[in-house]
Amino acid sequence: MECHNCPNHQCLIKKHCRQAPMESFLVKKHSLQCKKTQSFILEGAPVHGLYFVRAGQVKVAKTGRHGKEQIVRFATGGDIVGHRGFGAGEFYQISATALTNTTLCHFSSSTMLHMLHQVPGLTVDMMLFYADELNRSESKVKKFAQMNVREKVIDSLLQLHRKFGQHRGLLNIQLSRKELSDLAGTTEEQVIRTLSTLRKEEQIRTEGKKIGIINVELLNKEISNHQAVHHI
DNA sequence: TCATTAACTGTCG
DNA sequence: CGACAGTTAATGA
Repeated sequence: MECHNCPNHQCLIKKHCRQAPMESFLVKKHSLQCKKTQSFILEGAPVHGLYFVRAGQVKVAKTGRHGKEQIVRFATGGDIVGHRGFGAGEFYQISATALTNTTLCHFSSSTMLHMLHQVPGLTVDMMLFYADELNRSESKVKKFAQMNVREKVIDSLLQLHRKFGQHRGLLNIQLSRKELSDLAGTTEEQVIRTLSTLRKEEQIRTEGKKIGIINVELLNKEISNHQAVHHI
């Protein structure tokens, strides 16, 4: 899999692949296929490098001490997975699982470090990426503190809509109710009940696992309204 | 056809 | 709101 004809133009490796020093590193890239539900990073496992998603959908999750899973973020074409591990810690703090059949590009930690030493543009872009990730997780903490279950579910649906979009009125991602609760930070039953109410209110529609948001602006409005109320 | 999994509902603390 | 139990529907070996 050559970087030069990769469709993911926002991928940081692709963006800098024309730099002279990159040639020697790109040959060390490994491509691998992951089938749906397959995990390629296990929480607590020794760090073995950095992944870039070439095609497919990936969920990044973390398990709490009570066995509760929390979905941290999603990754699709061009996104980075496993970036918290290399250099600093010895073990991954997260797990990464393919939600669809997925093609991954892998670099070992040492290759990444050599790359960062020799390609300043890549280093800067990586740093900006880390800063953005930090911002996201900080605002995530704030949300969790003040939102009730209904708001968490709605917020999660809107997040999926922003990241994956909708085709024919249905979200372009399939999650089980359990996974949706892992994302929203609640239980499967609460998600099921909230989805049922939203369906009766004709805010969403469901076709088995598939969920469609009928009026994005309306749900957005409800979130901001409720958040304002909670601030007072 | 039977067994397993997922979606859903009722109820209780 | 979370947890448990129980029902129903879909899936597939």
